[in-house]
Amino acid sequence: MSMTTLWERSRQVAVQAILGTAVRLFAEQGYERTTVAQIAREAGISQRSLFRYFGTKEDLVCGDQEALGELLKRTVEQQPAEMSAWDALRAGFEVILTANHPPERALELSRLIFDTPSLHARYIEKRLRWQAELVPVIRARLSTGPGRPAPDTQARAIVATVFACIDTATELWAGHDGRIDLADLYDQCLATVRDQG
Amino acid sequence: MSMTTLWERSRQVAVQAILGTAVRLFAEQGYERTTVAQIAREAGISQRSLFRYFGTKEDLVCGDQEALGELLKRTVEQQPAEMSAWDALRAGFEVILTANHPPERALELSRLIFDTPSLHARYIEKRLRWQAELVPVIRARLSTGPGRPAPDTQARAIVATVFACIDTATELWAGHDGRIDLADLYDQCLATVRDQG
DNA sequence: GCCTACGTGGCATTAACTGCCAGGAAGGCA
DNA sequence: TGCCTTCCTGGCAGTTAATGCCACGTAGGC
Repeated sequence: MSMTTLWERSRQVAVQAILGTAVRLFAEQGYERTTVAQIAREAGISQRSLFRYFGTKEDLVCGDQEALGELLKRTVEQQPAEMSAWDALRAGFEVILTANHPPERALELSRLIFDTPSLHARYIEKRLRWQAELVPVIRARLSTGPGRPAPDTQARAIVATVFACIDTATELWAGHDGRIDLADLYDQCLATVRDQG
Repeated sequence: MSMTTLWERSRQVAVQAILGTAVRLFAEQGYERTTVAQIAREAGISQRSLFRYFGTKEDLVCGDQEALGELLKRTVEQQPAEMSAWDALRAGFEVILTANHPPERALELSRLIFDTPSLHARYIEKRLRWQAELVPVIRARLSTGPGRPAPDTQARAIVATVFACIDTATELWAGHDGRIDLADLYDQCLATVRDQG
């Protein structure tokens, strides 16, 4: 193994240790009342190094969203070409669900995000970046025709709506303490929106 | 006139002066590169007072969203009872459009918001609060029936989708420098989402 | 045993905020 | 007119997140 791999490994260990400390402290005393200095102290590293691992305090909670965004985009791209935009996005959502944290951890994180305005904002910001990256992917799956809006408009509207439903479903799911299946909630949201009447 | 009114009046003058200075500086040199100290200096007040008028730097850009949220809620409530949830929300959106800033100012603000990730996120977060307030209003307009999702789920999904379309339309509108009608864009977004196929 | 690359900690600094306190202007009242 | 209350304002110090800089240590290649 090259030294790069060794460094990578110890880096992963450090990341997980910091993450565990941070989430524990956030759960114990709340996000706002926990300082970065405290996390660094209890994790046994300097504050300066903590900011090298996680660029911001908010990344301690929603940092691994980046990887999920990449996964989502790749999954949607790889769906069969004849699949509709809606179904391709639905398949991507499904993959993210299974690739996510263990459910009880995900529940804790979701509650933290929805209850903390600054975290919620940061989470939305990351989500917006996924949306922008998905628009060109979705544009390729649109049924064109006269009298339809511009493809860019269609793609943006569809992606934005899907994320709105994901967000709504996640919030409901967290509010019900995870007792209702998240995928079911998503399907209910989308059915409500797409059904006429 | 009581003294409260006098104070209210001079307060409004101060607010408008600060706002003008801030927006000008943001447009000239960007949001991130403009410090609160500079805005206060050019507006002729202390930094401390600026933070009393606007709780945060972000409120300088999307602070008056609060008032619009109230207006939106009242408008939707006052629509005739037989009007569908979608149409009632559409009517509310229409009213906000006419009550908004002069179009050129609104365009400038929209560009600033959509070009600055942190602002965009904060803007959406404020909007999420409107959403929460609209959900009970919308729930009263749902066509109930067996095999349908819970009313709360339906209402949340509809409201979230409408806001997603408003957001998408506004972004497209700002991207086209306001040359395309915002209401038309909104209708196109919603038609794309609601049409089957 | 050097040399380079890279991770780390300490230090100083910036920028957004917040708490505290002193002072000043507006209006009520004797 | 003079006093008192009320509210707004500015200055000052302090906290917290975040960044740049530099010096130190360590792991691997020659």
